[in-house]
Amino acid sequence: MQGLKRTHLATELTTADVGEKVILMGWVNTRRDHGGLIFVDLRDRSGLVQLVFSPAVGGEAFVKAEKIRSEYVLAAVGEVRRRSDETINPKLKTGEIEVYVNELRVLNKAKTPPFYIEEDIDVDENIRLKYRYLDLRRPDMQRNLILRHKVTMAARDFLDSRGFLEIETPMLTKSTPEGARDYLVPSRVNPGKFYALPQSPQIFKQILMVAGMEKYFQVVRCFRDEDLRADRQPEFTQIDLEMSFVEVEDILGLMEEMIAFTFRKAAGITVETPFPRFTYREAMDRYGSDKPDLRFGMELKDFTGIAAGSDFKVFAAVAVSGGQVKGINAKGCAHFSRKEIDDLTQFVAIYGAKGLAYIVVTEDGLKSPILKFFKDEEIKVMLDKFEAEPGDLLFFVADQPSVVAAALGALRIELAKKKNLIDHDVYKFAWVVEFPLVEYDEEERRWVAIHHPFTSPVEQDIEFMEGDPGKVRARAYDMVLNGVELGGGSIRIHRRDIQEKMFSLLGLSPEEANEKFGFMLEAFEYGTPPHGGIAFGLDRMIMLMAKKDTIRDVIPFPKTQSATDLMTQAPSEVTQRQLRELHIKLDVAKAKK
RNA sequence: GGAGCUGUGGUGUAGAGGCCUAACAUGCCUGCCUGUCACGCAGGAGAUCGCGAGUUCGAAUCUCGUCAGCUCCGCCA
Repeated sequence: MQGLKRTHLATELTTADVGEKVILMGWVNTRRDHGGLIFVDLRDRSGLVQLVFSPAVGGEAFVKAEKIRSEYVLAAVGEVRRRSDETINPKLKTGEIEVYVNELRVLNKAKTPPFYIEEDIDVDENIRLKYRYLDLRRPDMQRNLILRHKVTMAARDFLDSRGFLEIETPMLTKSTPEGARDYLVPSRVNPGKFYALPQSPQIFKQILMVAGMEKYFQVVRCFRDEDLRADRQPEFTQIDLEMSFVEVEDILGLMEEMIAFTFRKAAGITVETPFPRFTYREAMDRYGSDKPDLRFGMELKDFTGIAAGSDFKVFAAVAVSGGQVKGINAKGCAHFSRKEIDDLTQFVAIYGAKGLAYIVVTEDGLKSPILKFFKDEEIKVMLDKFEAEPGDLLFFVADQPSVVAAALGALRIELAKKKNLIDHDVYKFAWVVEFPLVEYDEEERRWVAIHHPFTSPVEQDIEFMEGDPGKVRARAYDMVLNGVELGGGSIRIHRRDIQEKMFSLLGLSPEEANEKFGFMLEAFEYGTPPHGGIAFGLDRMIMLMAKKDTIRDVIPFPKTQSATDLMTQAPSEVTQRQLRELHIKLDVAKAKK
């Protein structure tokens, strides 16, 4: 920079600076060459300001300006001048002024970028990810990262003010059963042994409670080797916390405060508290989902009773064999074409639904292939329950409860999108509480923890742990925002006998439990306070605040769906020598080219 | 592991058996231009149509395979 020192950021300049001599540094956003006069929009992190090159003001600078191109890095020395009234640009924050440059230094040249550095680009994500450093120059992406910074700062401020300590936990830790697949790291000094990257700091934060830290938090990276989605990356960030001597109510209340504070401070979004609460059962019954989107209605209605006694064999058979028949009223969708209904039938098939029955409600009566199977009074009950009006379209799915919930829950959202029922400017929070403690995994043929193995059962349900585990409710809770699971946690088991009961329910023998979690069980014998906590998906939180459809847009260097980094080309092969040091022999069928 | 969508100059798209020696916009290069801000005007360069087989007299276009990206199901305590 040859001794030059930046005096202002681009958008710091206002009419108050007119006459000031300033030094700006930044990138060439655009250059407009009028032959005898050259305009350059200079971009830095703050935004744009117009530079003017005129032979009358800076002859040498003007000659240099003829040669500059997009994304060149400049240092410009010049004078702030007010623009004449007719040349004011109301679209720019700095549109009332411009900087007449009398000295220009090209700090660096730049190749022509593969895409425009501007607000709304429509470029293949391949290219954006390969040239992520250019993608991140776009104001949109810079805003996302700035927002992310503000959110973590706000959360830290809040938790600090409430007496939480930010404490780090290991990244190289122990692989444990249950939960997601671990990312493994081979140990050089311990041949044949592996560390695991943490899926979450769960065990450590509980141990910190045993250690008497009382209130812990961390903004922490977590790793799960599972398939990716728009809102799932192999490494992601949690705002993780744990507290001693608390009940469910304490945590829910405090977290409502934290979220309200953070949303207001970081994004200017007002969040109303307290949040509505649903039990897991209620959420599944009414919305077919444990993360209900409350921005619109269209709740599910149950017709299992009517179906069981009807002449419609498809429904009746499901109803009497433990299944459910439920429906949804697609308000004002009576005009849907045969094709649209077929498409929706295919849509619910993804979730395992074998069919999608429907009734069209019109001014002239009902139209439906299934009408003939129902008595008039049965139909009346259905219409009443749906509060059906002419113009409505009623859909039904009959299947086992999990399929009905998944299919209709997804259909509800699909219809809302199709009918544009979702207000994208509202933030509808909710708590979902009393999740089941465990569910039966048909594939593994055993009970698995829904939350995690350290989740405390509801006191009065403990008696069912042996006889009827599916009935046991957990002291667990999820925070849901606009149909997205934002965070979840629980009150933990702090007694060794209950923890052992839990392990045994999950099919872990005392020996296995001891091998995998012995240190934790032992720790629990040294005076463990009752404790509980929660963790929030920071990436998802930012995604929702920034109104993005994928967390990739709020992560500086995300991975593709096949878990690769297109910029660094990770993962990559390593040398034989590296493998030898790690005592690893590869068993890869054929190295792909 | 499975289903679907996409892949054509640098970028975004059009072309859907022969009209293609591949079109349009933008970007890029050259020249002109002293008030533009998506500057304008004139000219120019730039693509073996993701890759590989096949069908056909003929393939960007049809078929199969494959690769990559995306969305979803399974999976993700």
